[in-house]
Amino acid sequence: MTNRSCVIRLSRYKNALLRLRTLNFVRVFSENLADAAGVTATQVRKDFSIFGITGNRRGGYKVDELIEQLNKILGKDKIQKFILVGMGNLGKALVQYAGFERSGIKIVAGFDIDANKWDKEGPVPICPLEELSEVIRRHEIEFGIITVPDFAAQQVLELMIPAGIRGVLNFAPICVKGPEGCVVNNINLVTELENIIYFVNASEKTQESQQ
Amino acid sequence: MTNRSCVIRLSRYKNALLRLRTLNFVRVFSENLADAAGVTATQVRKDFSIFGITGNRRGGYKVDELIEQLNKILGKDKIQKFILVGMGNLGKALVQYAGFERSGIKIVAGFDIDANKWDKEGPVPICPLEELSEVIRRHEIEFGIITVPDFAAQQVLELMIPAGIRGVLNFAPICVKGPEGCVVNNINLVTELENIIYFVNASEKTQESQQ
DNA sequence: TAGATTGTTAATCGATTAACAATC
DNA sequence: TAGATTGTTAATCGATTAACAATC
Repeated sequence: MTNRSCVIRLSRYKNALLRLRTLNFVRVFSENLADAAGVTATQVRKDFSIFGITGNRRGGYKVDELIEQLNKILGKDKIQKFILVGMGNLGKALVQYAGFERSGIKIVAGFDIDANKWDKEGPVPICPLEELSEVIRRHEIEFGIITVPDFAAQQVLELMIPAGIRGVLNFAPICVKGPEGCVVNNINLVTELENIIYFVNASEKTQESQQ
Repeated sequence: MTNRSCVIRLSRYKNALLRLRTLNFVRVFSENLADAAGVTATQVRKDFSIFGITGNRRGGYKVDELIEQLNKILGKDKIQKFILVGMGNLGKALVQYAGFERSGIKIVAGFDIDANKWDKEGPVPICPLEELSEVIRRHEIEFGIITVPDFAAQQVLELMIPAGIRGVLNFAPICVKGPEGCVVNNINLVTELENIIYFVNASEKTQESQQ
């Protein structure tokens, strides 16, 4: 099956392969990718088998071919266009994040209700929220990022969907819900830190009880 | 069992409860929390049972008591101190992110190798990387955030660990590895977007094949 | 009491891992 | 050929869900 974890692993394999290519690796074994992605070699081969990716028994996988196949699966055979709503600290950082452009991800425009944030001259134009729908339609954009405060997040999602957005990454600290057929992933930064705090505390307790 | 997903859900329940409390809710049913967190009522009760949280048959759970218990489990009964390394766009945004302070998470200091980033006068002092170890020890900090470029991430982790850091959230696009007993979670922003792109494309294909 | 909700056990489901035949 | 690695099947493991008794 192709669940979220499996697809996340494919991205990791691809990232590792890009690095190996810069080191002039021509072939790679499942064991190598497993080390780089922090999983087992069996897991790597199983993942590949799900997507019909094959290598050479005894000879591993050719780095170039593997990158090409993973890029195809992950939609990296073309530039993927995003819009972003909410030009707070996080929104500004993401719009400027060089890693996106480098990976074939282009944030076409940012949006905010606050006129002080508008700026059509910069490398990424920041527009009034009223123009959201028009920009999405004009550029035929399917993907969005939400970095507004919690109370505004669901409303923003409901502006995006009818304009044509089909996939959203939401950073507002609330689980927003899209209609059937719309993909929404939520990243809550506080939750991520709480998760780390929990497991550190849990391991402390385990160590104490072992003493 | 207490896996990552389970603890993430606890945070979501807590977030939903904080909202319900501002609406003056006194009691809440597993069904309500399920709706807010996007899971089933059985899942909610199962999660609570794992942590020994009990309610009243017929009467649900008392909001105040539930928040208190979840806060205890998630380590929110005290201020949790973090340091952050890498004052690029993302690092700056996180240091300024108001949601952390609001949730009892305090970033005590930021660090960078670039002298242009140093600033000891701001609300969060930004210090030279050389001072990392000393600051961690002086404030007895256990948690860190990494927002440096990929090539520097593993090195930064290895500076943090001997100074006393036991849990790390890494945003560099590489899976960094800590020693046994050190908790490391990786968030790769590009990977998160690739994941959304994949599932939108996958659902497009499903729809086409159904036509 | 009757009805509704919890708490828990057992069943199901799905993902990971182990084992190993195929084959380069 | 012998040895190493893939690709796949079957077994295991763990998480989610369903069912339902307990009880407020």
